[in-house]
Amino acid sequence: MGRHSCCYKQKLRKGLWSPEEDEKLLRYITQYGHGCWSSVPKLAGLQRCGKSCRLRWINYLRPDLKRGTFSQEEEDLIIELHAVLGNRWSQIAAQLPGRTDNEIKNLWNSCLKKKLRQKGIDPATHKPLSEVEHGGDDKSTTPKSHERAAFSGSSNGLSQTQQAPNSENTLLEHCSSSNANNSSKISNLMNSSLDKDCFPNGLLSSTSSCQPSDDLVGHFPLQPLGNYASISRLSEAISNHSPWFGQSGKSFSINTEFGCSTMPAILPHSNISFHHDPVGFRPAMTVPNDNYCFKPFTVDESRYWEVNAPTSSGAANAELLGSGSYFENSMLSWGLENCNTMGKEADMNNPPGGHIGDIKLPDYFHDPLLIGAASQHQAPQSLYNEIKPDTHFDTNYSSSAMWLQNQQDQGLLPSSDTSSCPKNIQRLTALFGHI
DNA sequence: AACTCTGCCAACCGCCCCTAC
DNA sequence: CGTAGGGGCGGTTGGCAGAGT
Repeated sequence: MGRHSCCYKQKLRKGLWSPEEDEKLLRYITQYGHGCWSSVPKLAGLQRCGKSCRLRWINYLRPDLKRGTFSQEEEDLIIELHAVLGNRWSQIAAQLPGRTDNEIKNLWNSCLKKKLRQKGIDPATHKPLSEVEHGGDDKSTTPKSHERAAFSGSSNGLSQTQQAPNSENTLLEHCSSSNANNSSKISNLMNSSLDKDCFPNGLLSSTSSCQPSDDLVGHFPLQPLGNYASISRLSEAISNHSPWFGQSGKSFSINTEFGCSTMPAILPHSNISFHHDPVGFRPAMTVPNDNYCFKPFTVDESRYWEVNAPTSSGAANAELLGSGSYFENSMLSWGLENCNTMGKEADMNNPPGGHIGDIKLPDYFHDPLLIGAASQHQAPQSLYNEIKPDTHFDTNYSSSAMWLQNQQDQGLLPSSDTSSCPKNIQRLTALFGHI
């Protein structure tokens, strides 16, 4: 495999994007969706390759992006997720709406690694540095390519087996008070996939077919006790053989091979709220069986848990049920189903929906961008302004309004059916309003 | 003021998977 | 079944900005 064909072409611009290029791309995608990325630059009038356009959109122009520094809660969540997922930035990013994998990757490499080291924790293994130093070879958190392939989600939603980042005696999560909310957030995300509201009842059937793998022993992250109430719920669901679903709506099974019944014993229930979540897959983990030994230790006044994996049978298996851009996997996709539907002779000055000016209340209800803005007490336009301070977009081409138009045109959203509003509002609020 | 150093981040590169043909 | 193209991911790098000397 070499470079993409588009990259061989000469005369393609590289490097930083100019405001004019940004505007072209933004206008095009808000009007027509990206469709086939390789055709985007041509249709949008850009001297860029499709990959570059895609990257620019995902990392910078997408209107749902949060700008600005990461909150402490976000940082804690990233650390926790990294302990679970390793360097699977896209999957970590999927749990942080508005953040990109690139952003998170950069944060990790520039800040979080340092912070962990200062706390005496090895960022690669999430184990105490002293233990790592004495423990000999330190395996990278980065999976080999085939492991990544096995781990990363596929668009058809089939369950995949995780090669968790750490080798043996995996450090579990630290129990600092600051991450309590994050833990329940992770749990909420996991639980949200179990929310019946997300799935047609008819699809709730029992499946159980995963094969255990001895290669996957001992890679089980344990969140602070008490914050994992939802995991106990997860385990109940597992015990009940509840299927999980990929974005395609196909069910896939959680590995029920192991002693899931032990979970409630170590993870007490508590009352937490569960958000509706249209994204049908989330990281899911099965739990270790009785052969696991949990050992607490303390670093820098934070309590950690270490799990000692059994050597052979009863492997703990963590499954990751999918990956991909949070945005693209959700009902909020910007992409067109079929790039052929795009107007090849796009008239950038005459959007199909005509002039879109003031945003009406129904638009507000349907538009995640606006809801997100409202939740942050921002005027919708301010979000738009945050896309790039030095870029001045034509406000007649409000991306949110265009997005709405686009989604309605594609039948992905109801037109103005107010009866469906509450549910959409609930879901969209869960996505954008409870961050 | 000029230079160097350092950190951050946007973008690129190379690889892999999936799918259509 | 093999191949080519597209999409996506993680690693790496180049350039910019700010701090320090």
